[in-house]
Amino acid sequence: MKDSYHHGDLKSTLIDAGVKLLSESGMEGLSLRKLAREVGVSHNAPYMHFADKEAVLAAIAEQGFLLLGEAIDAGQLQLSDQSIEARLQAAAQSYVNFALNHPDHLMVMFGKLDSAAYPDLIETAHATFNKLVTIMQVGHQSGTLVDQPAEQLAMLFWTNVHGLSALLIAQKIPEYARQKLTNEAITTWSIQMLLTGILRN
Amino acid sequence: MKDSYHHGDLKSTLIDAGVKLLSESGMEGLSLRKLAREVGVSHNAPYMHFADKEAVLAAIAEQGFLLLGEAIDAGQLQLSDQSIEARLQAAAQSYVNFALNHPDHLMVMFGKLDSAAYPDLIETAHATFNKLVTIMQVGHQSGTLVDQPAEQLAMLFWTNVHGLSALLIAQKIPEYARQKLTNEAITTWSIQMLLTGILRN
DNA sequence: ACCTGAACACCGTTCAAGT
DNA sequence: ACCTGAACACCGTTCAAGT
Repeated sequence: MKDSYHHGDLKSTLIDAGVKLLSESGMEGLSLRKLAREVGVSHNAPYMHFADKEAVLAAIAEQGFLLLGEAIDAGQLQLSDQSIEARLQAAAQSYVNFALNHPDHLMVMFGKLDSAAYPDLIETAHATFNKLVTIMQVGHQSGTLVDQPAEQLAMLFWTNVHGLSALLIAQKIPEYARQKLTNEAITTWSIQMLLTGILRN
Repeated sequence: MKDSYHHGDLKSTLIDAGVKLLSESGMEGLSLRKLAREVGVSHNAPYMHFADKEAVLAAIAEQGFLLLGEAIDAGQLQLSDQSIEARLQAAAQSYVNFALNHPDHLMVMFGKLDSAAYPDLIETAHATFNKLVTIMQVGHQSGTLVDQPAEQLAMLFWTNVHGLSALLIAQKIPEYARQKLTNEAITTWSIQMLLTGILRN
């Protein structure tokens, strides 16, 4: 706050402030001018480091994928057992938990960004995705998973937990469908169904 | 355009214009003032019919759930066979198809709306959800589905197709995970996995 | 190189006024 | 009741100017 001139790392300071603003005031509360004000800098100092607002959002999104990846890793470290079921259940809880704690951040991460224009964002998102692929590969090695490409299984898992997160955030799940289940219980049940299938066998 | 004064149904005219603007210019292109201009009315005539911009978005979202419901119904009418597999595959294709054709509309539908403030929106969304519940109930009657509440199975299906749609729209699925599969093939494969599970049996 | 202030075209919303 | 125009406080972005 003191030397607003030349304070070294305005770029990452702006990103951090953006993440903070996002969790406080939500998506619509995030403006470039407010961001600059927050950091104590003129309203177009950000343009020294970002082409436009979308570029700032892309950087914030990238930060989100990093945090999500860390959350998944943290969950994998405290497993009760090493089975694929336990791994996937832990990863699912990490994902949904992150989503519910940072709904607006998730929105930016999956918003309409010209992703081709932000290679760093793509790379980080893929790195996070790869954590899921790795889990599926472990499942393959132990012979517990169906014989399908690990990448596709990871994608399937991702679509599941992401869709669940989106519906929980948007509160689009009718109460009569929730049956008093907690978010955690719904997540556990969903993964269980994904593992065993919904067809009677 | 002639008698801009008293043209009868400004409310639904605005909603239709909003849906059109959404598919043409995307989310950021949708402003109340532009909407009014498009319809040929003063920039705050919309306030005669809507409390604020969010209320307009809620109405547009509701229209989206109606269209999505119709798309699902249409898909169910041209089934090759009546099995639960065929029904769910058709519903999934309808959903993903709608999502890819109206990505910004879907975003509004699942955006952050104070859903409690828009009971009509909730009701319409639930009505669309109920179409999925009905399909699951049919599955239960034919004894082909696992013994779990139809509402929860519908929710599981919904999270699947919605998550898949979101990831396809955001282009967050790495090419190496797609394996040259078309969107339709990915959808078919995902539902197949959901039906049979990903655990080796 | 890094930052600022003035300026431009837009926005959502409010309000007094018109028919 | 329905619509309008002026006004306010905010945006994102550009540009000439300052250090």
